[in-house]
Amino acid sequence: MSLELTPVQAVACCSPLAREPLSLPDAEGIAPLLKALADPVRLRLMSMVASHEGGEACVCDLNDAFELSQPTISHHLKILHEVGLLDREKRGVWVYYRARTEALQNLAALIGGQAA
Amino acid sequence: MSLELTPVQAVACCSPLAREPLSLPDAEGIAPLLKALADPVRLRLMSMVASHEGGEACVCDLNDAFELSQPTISHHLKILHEVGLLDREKRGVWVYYRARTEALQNLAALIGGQAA
DNA sequence: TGTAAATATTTACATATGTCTATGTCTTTG
DNA sequence: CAAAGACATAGACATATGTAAATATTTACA
Repeated sequence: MSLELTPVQAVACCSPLAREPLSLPDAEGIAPLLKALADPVRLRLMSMVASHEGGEACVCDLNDAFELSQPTISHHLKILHEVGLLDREKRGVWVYYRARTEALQNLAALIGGQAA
Repeated sequence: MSLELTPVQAVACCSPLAREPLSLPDAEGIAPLLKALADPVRLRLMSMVASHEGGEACVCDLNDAFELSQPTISHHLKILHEVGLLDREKRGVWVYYRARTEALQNLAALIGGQAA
């Protein structure tokens, strides 16, 4: 167990952007989460997993949805997993990723939350 | 008038991530917005402007809040302005940036919106 | 008009990022 | 146990990014 918070945990700690100035440590904790989402391929991957039935999808399905190499998709999934936006579970030969929707909601609350 | 949508306009066009898979064009339109926010300095700048009274702030105040060079802050403000997250207005010698809160809310709705 | 102040632009550079090819690991099954 | 399939990791490379120094632009005012 690390004492460091994952970006997903960090995002729950702050009041909305428009409410009070974000501190440097908070900003440094949250930026990686946004960075993970700030790529067209990862945005689509996240959306595909989150909108898939059960909120999870197999890598085998995701690979076929892009004209990118399998290692590239694996790389992007790893980034989303590392910041805590996707959970990972291996079942037999296949790997399933599951969207952490509460993380998305925390992030949304931070970005769009009312000022007061 | 350009036929291209700014990222801020693009974000209003899509249903939430968890509702249906984001198309490639939509993802390419939205990613720049997230990219603009996905930096600790720009996150803080955005938060400082948005939480400032009147939703706007003078560059002179923002410069002092960071231990970064003036051109660097100017560069970050430009990025936030270009994607449409900040409006820019010059008054005399000073330049004021204003947060487009409806853009932040659209983005939040896209990220955290309910699946159905 | 000329000088100072506020902000932007240009240029340069070290580091980060997205992608691919090649290879490794793990699981199933013949 | 060997071979095949699913996914991850390592290494390499071109491009993008964050930053600063130097310079330009714009505005106010003496």
